[in-house]
Amino acid sequence: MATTTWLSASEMRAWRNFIESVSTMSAAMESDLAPSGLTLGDYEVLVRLSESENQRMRMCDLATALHLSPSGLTRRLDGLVTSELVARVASPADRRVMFAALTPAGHAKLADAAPDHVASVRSRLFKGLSRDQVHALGDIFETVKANLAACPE
Amino acid sequence: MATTTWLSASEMRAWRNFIESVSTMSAAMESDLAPSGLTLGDYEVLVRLSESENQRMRMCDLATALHLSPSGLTRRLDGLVTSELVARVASPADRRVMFAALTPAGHAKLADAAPDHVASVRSRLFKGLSRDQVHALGDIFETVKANLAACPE
DNA sequence: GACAATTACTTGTGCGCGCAACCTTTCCCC
DNA sequence: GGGGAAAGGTTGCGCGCACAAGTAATTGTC
Repeated sequence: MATTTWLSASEMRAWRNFIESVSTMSAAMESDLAPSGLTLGDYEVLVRLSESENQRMRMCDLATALHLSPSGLTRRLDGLVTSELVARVASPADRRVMFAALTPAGHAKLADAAPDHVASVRSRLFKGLSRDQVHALGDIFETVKANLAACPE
Repeated sequence: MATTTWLSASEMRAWRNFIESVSTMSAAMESDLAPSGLTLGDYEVLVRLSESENQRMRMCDLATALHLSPSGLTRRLDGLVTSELVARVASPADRRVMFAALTPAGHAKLADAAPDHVASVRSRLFKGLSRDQVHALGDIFETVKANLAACPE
């Protein structure tokens, strides 16, 4: 292997600020959301379901969307089902598949929690950023996302 | 409560790309690092210690630096100690405190893993970004970090 | 039409982490 | 200097997650 290309000063600064921000931010948002009785993961489930046709998704599609393993999703749903925010519905067409379906209570819980969560995102991420910076952020992570999707996995 | 201020289209795009990128990126970096036998958390411990005076830190300072609970750090160190990459050293000055000290093997392991990890950061985050974008990224997360530090926590 | 291969999901197991409880040592203050 | 408060670490416990193995249903192939 040839000599290593270390990070430039500008890259190092970006990397450090980024890493530090991400870990702090996720913890802050988690606790911002806590009063609603939801975890960030639960919230994401409800959001995905609410955006889906008939407010339901197949387990495996949901797992992929959430970057969760099948077993992880099963356990996560266990909690949401006992809270009655989500119901398991067997598919009539394919008896292997289970749908996760948003219940009315789940919809209500999401509607209740969403404004606070949006406020949380605003205050934890966007606060203090200019319009241009928000736009740049979108561009940067569009590139990053595409790059990650393209790379050897 | 007044009406909720939802995210603008630009904010929504930035938020979605950001969230998606972060989760994918951390998984990718974790597996990039796996061949070295280290986890990202282990790596961070070694980095912190290597940057510290005498290659050692007090447990509580290290826990704070890594955003880890005291118990979490204790367990994490357990692994590194049995791998002999880090040693626990009692402080002569204050018998409550334990130092986590980088061993020569730990230093060697870090030197071995660092180039690959730097390459990973380059390829997962910076690849495809212009010089200006890297700079903007540093600015943005400097603001975010400061904002997070200032907020009610 | 029957038997492999695949797909969908659940359960067993282990790991990493946080919280609460605990012990020891040090600090503070009267 | 003696007693309460605080600080530093470790252990018990539970939760969330991934991996591997298991079950059930569907698809493909001869």
